[in-house]
Amino acid sequence: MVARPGPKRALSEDEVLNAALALLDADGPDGASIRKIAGTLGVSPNAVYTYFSDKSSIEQALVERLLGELNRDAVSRADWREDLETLALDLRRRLTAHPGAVPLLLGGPMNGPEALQLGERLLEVLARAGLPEQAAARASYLIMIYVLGAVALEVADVPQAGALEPEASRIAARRAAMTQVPSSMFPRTAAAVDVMAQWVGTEQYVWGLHRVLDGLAASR
Amino acid sequence: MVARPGPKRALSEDEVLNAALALLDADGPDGASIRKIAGTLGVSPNAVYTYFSDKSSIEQALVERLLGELNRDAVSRADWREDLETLALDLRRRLTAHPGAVPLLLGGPMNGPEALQLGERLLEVLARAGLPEQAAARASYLIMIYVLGAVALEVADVPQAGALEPEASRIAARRAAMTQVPSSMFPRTAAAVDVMAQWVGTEQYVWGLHRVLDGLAASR
DNA sequence: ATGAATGGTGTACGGTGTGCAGAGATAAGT
DNA sequence: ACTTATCTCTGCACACCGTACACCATTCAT
Repeated sequence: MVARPGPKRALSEDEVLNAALALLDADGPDGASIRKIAGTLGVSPNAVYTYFSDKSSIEQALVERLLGELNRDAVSRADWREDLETLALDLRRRLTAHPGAVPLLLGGPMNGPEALQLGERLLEVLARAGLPEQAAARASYLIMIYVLGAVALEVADVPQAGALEPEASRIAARRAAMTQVPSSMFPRTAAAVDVMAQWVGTEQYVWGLHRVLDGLAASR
Repeated sequence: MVARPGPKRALSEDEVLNAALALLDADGPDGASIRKIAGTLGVSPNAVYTYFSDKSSIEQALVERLLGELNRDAVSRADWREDLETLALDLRRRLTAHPGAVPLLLGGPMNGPEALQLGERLLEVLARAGLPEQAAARASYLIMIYVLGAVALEVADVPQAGALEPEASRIAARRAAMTQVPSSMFPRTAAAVDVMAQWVGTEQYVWGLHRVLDGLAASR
């Protein structure tokens, strides 16, 4: 860290990211504008460009930070399925805590250091599961697709901005909405309303993950 | 259709959607602005509001239309796994043909008539596969998660707007980028670069789908 | 002390969605 | 045929957005 000329910085990259995340949580996916970030930090909009070159780099950094927090708790037990389930549940919990940030994850390639670290962890667990290298590489992508896809659909199911309501409330709202589907046009859907209302629940999430892991285990 | 007072409409909802889709294809996810749509239709921006109440309803209608085209091709009643594979490949082909429209699918709940129709079709095939009602309802969601998640990640992997390059080019670009990964920090990733470059390919897509279907078949 | 590099501000440009007022066209009611 | 209600489309305006540019104040190396 070499001292540079110029005034001391009044803020830090982290403070910018904190403000951005808080705004995403409060106002939804489009809530973290440069101007609002600057406003909550008590600074002029262009001051933000001192810390990040443009808005997309703020979003990338935010994604990396969220993945970094995940990577910091690396719990490795014996059973590979248990490990993957823990990891998947952890990722879902952290992402649904910030629904406004989820679109950022799917807005660009997963090629940052923390994303790579997450991939590396997956490969490690899958190798321990006995999958050969090629199958492990493919399996890790399948798992990422499942986790990110499930979270994306879960978040997309809620129209309004702000924090997600408790699971039970969201399921109840889904059930109420789905009872309106006409059984004459969609008989199977109408008959399965109770199950489909629970699509956004933890139980369905784990069930789907288990089906994926079953499919992977069978391919060994 | 009762005749109403007022001048004849110069356009139709469909023309608006055509213009929007063309702009999404040309300029990426944010390319379909109200002003650009109006511009390509040779009309003032606010004229668009005659056909759709706001921008989000244009996006919803566009999603519905894409799903509607998919639903118009009925699945051949063969083996259920074959049917699902055909459906999944069809959906992927249609969505990757319009990468700019993919974020719209994940931007709101899948509750339109065509989305329900797609769900109904999935339930039908899964019932034919021998899954009881509850399992079929859960399985249909798992399949949607897989298909939409895979397409979302595939599209997100390409940074620039416009049509997707051929699969081989995208894989080659991924391989070139991934060979930069330091094997000291990410040994397993670096060792699996060749496989991971092909994550965005049809073969991986089918492989993942087969793992999902294997997991579903085992749960019967 | 001076020059160079940096942080932050203010202004400005082109873009966005969309609310509002009004002009012209059309059909229904008389 | 005339009025009236209703609809389409335009033009203007507002409040935002990301960010490029010029400028000043601060700080360090020399």
